[in-house]
Order: sequence, then structure tokens, then C-alpha cells
Amino acid sequence: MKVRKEQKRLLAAEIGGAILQGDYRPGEWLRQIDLEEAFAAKRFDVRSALTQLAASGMVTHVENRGYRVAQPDYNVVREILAIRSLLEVEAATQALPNIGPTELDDIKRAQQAFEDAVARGSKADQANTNAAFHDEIYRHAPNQTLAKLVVEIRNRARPGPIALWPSYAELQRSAAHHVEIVDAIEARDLHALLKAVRRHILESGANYPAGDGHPIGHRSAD
Amino acid sequence: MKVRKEQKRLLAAEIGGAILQGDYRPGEWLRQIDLEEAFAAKRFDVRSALTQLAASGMVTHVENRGYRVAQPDYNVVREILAIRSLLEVEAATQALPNIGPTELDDIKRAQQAFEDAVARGSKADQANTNAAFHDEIYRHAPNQTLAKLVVEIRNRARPGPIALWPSYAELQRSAAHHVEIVDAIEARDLHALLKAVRRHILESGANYPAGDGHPIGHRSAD
DNA sequence: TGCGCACAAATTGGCGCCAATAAATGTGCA
DNA sequence: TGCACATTTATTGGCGCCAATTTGTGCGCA
Repeated sequence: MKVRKEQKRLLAAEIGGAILQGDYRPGEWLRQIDLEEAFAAKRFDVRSALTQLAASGMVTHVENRGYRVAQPDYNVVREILAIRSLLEVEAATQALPNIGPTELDDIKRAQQAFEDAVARGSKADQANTNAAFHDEIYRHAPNQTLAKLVVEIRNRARPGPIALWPSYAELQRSAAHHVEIVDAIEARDLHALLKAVRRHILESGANYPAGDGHPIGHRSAD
Repeated sequence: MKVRKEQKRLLAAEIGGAILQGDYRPGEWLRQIDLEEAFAAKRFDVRSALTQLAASGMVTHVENRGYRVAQPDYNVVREILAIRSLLEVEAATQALPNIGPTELDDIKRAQQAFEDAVARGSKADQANTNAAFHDEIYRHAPNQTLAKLVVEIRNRARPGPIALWPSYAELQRSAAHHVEIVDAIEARDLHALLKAVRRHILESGANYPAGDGHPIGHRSAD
């Protein structure tokens, strides 16, 4: 499923997502040829993805022997959420001064597109319009490398190739967060904007499978 | 040259460093087989590295045609320095409460090792001991994923496989910054520590080749 | 019965060959 | 002389085969 027009397929994220979804259990061996078949991917791409997953600690690599799923570390996901908060707060702070009436209209349109996707779009529509909404804000940060890093770190934390909400209620909550964010931008209220951004990130933790018995979200934040 | 014991060779950083050093000019084609020979690397690793460099914008990829050096963007380096500042300030803030007398002694030893390397060590010694010094501080941050991201972003900005100082004076300045950092930690002065960290990162910009006529450092910072 | 050694099995990793593709170049015609 | 089309060139990218390496298993001996 091709979600967004990206330069290349994020196979590492896809395999990582399958691991987080429980398709591959800790300790299980991942054979290159099996992954080629399961993901309809070429050998080079599978090896590249496994190299990246090994570098990030999601799998372990035994030379000439294979790759093995590592014990999942949900603490890493929580830490990534904290990093996201740090980066997106800074990106939002930099972006706000550059958001005029025209830009605000674009952001509102993107927010509406997500609401439409929540109501009657596919999962891919929801993922696309969600990412587009956030990008419509952060693209106005003067530090474009920061804007790109925000996307990259968000992709790292994500359990699959696309963002998935476990329930309609979670989708609606995300949509409500988006409204808070837009309202804060319209009011030019940086404090409210940052508060909404932090809240949105923290509560997005609830979208992760509860590997250790309770959702990653719903914890008190800094 | 094997610098530090890392899990795998950072070929992308090596090739990127060669580009930044002027070994490959903007517009020049990079042939996979040439890079295999130049860096004594296997084809898979060269292709992986090129894929990463294309993703980061340092080279452009024409499918089935080749990889070409992109026009260098020193603005990206400046933006990365700003991101480093953001991340390392947070990592230092998290680490300080966890640095007791024993940890401080370790940090002082690491600082002394760098000074020794400045005085009579090889370039590799200087790079190693510099990285070891910073890691000796950030490893105490509770968010270990942040500590790792700090290293990763620092590697991205670096022009070569190892950190290089253009002159003895720059080395001494780095050593002086390290002293400031250690003094601030000993005094448990977070404000002074963060100021020293920011200054250290900003002035490290002077270590980059001045592609556009003037060093990246020596600019007023935030 | 347990240990050590040899061999087998499994998988990765390297490599050579060739298909695929994009651009460059040459040729013919208007 | 310029344009269009065909051919050539250059490089990537895919793939199959096999070497390399690690672990598992079986057998023999103390």
C-alpha cells in the first residue's frame, strides 16, 4: 500500500511495524528470504532495512547466522515521544511568527481534510491528512532541517508504515487536538499552542500496542 | 582508519566527509565501482551509503544513471548546529542531577585525556577523546534515546569520519570549552553549564571548511 | 553417560553476469 | 541547419550461485 509519495519505501519502518504488531515475536529469527517474500521486497532493500533495525536495537544481528527480534523496549518509544515533544515545541515556536492569514487558511483546510478523512476516509486517507496537517504547520519553521527531523523522529516512533488509530474515539481525540492547535495559532497564543502540541504528542502514545499491559500514553508528562 | 569501536563502519559519513573536504565536487558523478575502490568497501555497503546520502540531500540519485554530488548547503550545517544545541541542552539538563562525585571524576579524567591528546596525540586520539568526553556527560541523561540521538546528529554534521580541528588554536579552544563545562558541572551551575554547551557547539562550527567564503561559526547565536 | 570432534545444516554475505534504464551520440531527412 | 529517431554507452539494479561462517547434530571414546 503506497501511502504518501515519498522518495522511497520505508521498509525498515514496515518491518518494525510488523514486529510491534506482534507478527514477529522476541527471539524469533528473521530470514532475509522470508522477508523478501512477506514484504515483496528485493534482497538489497531487506538487508538495508535489517541493518537499520539492528542499528536501532529492534533486532539483533548474528553475523552469518541471521537477525533476531529483540525484546521490545517500550521505554524507547516513551523516550522518543519525549524527544518529539522537545523538537516539535521548538519547531512550532519557530513557525508561529511566519504563519499569516493565508498560511492559517491552508492549515485550516488541512485540519478539515483530516476531519473528513476521520468521518469517511480510508485508513490511508487518515494517515495522509494527519501528516499533511502537521507538516503544514512545521514547514514554516525557518530551520528546515529541524522540520525534516521532526518527520523523521515521528516515523521512528510509529509502529507501522502509516499511523493507525485503534478506535474511532482515538481518531476523534486527534481531531479535537488539531482544533486546539488551530485555535491557538489563530489566537497567536504561543503558550496555548505549545501546550496543545505537547498534549497531542503525549496522547498519541495511546495509539501504540500495549506490549507491557498498559498503553504508553495516559501518563503524566513534564 | 578504524577510529572508535563502533558496531559498523559509517561509510555514508566517510563519503560525505570526502565530499565536504572537496574530494568530489558538486555535479560530479559518483560511480559505485569507483567508491568501492576508493573506500575499499563492498558494493552493498556503498549502495547503502549512497542511499543514505541521497536521503540527506548530499547527493542526488538518477535511477539507473548514477549518483551526483549535490550543491553543498552550508545552511543545513548551521541548522544542524541549532538542532544540536536544542538536543544537547536538554541532555545536559537531564544529566546534571545524576552526576555525583564519582561520575565527576570520570568526566574529569575524560577531559584530561582530551588535553593529553591535544598536546601529543594523533588526530584519531583527539577525535576519540573528544567524543568520549561528551558521552561521559550525556550518558547520565535518563532518556537514553536522546543521548543516542545527540551522537547521531553530531555525526551528521561532521564533515568526515572523525572530528578534525583545522589548527592547534581550535583544539585549545575546544579544550578550554571542556574546562568550562567541567567547572559548571562541579559548581552544579546548570545555567553556566548550558551556556558553555551552547558556546561549545556554536564555536565548533569554525571547524567546518568555509565553502562559501567564511567559517560557519563566529556568528551571533540565539 | 558425558564430552569432544567432525560433519551437516542454515543463513548470511560476496561476487560476477546480465537485464533495465537513462542519457549521449550519430545519422538521415526536411 | 535543426529535429527526430535509432543506436550506443554508461551505470545502476537484480539475481543466481557459491564462499564464509556460525550453530546444531551425530558419533565415537573414555
